[in-house]
Amino acid sequence: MSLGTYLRALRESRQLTLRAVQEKCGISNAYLSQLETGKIRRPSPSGLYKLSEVYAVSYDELMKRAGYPVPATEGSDFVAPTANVRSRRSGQDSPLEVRFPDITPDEEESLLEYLAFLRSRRNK
Amino acid sequence: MSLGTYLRALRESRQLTLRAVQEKCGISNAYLSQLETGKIRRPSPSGLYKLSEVYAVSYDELMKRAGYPVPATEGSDFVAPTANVRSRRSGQDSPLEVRFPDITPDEEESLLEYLAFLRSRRNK
DNA sequence: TTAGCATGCTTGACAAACTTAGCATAATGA
DNA sequence: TCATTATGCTAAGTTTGTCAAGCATGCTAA
Repeated sequence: MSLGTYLRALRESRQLTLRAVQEKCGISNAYLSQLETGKIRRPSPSGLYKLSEVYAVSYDELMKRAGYPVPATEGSDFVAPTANVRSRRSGQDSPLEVRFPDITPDEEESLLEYLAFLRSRRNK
Repeated sequence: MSLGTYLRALRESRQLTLRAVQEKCGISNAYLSQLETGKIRRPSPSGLYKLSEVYAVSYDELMKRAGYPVPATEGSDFVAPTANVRSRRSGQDSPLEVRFPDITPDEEESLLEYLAFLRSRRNK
């Protein structure tokens, strides 16, 4: 799956418009469109980082899909589980608030329920 | 220490000429010179990766010195922009790490989609 | 001195990232 | 119907990474 397709899937899953994303990260909607339609070959790491924040996905993943070398997974098909990365206690992990921003207690409850549901189905 | 100064120090410590480095990695000596004299603001990650191989230093280090975000590494001095970081809720809420422990990237993706779904229903 | 070569640097050109402005279409409301 | 707004996309322009060619200086040998 290409970077463009991936970015579009992310944006649609969040139900955001190009201009909404532009508001969040300052990247012009015109350029976002070009990114999603595959017209940009080497987007800047800074831009990819901003998008990784907006969509709450890993920066590594976007860099990898953009075709850039990523040190942690260099030349390997091993995909580092980001959950483990995040659960490391050392260093400055990006806070979970970025990944699950502004959830209400109700939403939290629903999400936990849904998580349990996901795991029950996956273990069949 | 800037990227340019660092690259020059690396090259001189290896006793290589600009053209020797060009031979090794395919980057033109003209461009290498501009890199070392600080005339290039956003060199491509691919180029930095090649240089990290030539000089046998870490790709992360070069990316960091180029001012690019580097995926959560130990001792990274990159500071994430705070625009999207929510202010921590007051009170006795348990930390989010406890409430959403050990989620995989797939689960995270599913949960975020479900969150979008929840909110779209609520706003109707 | 002069010739020749090595080295760092500059110049000019090109391609591509990125922006601003605006178009085309669809949906919504008066 | 007509106006307005929202959305994705394109066109044109600016900036800048990157390269090929060549310049300036210094060194060594004849």
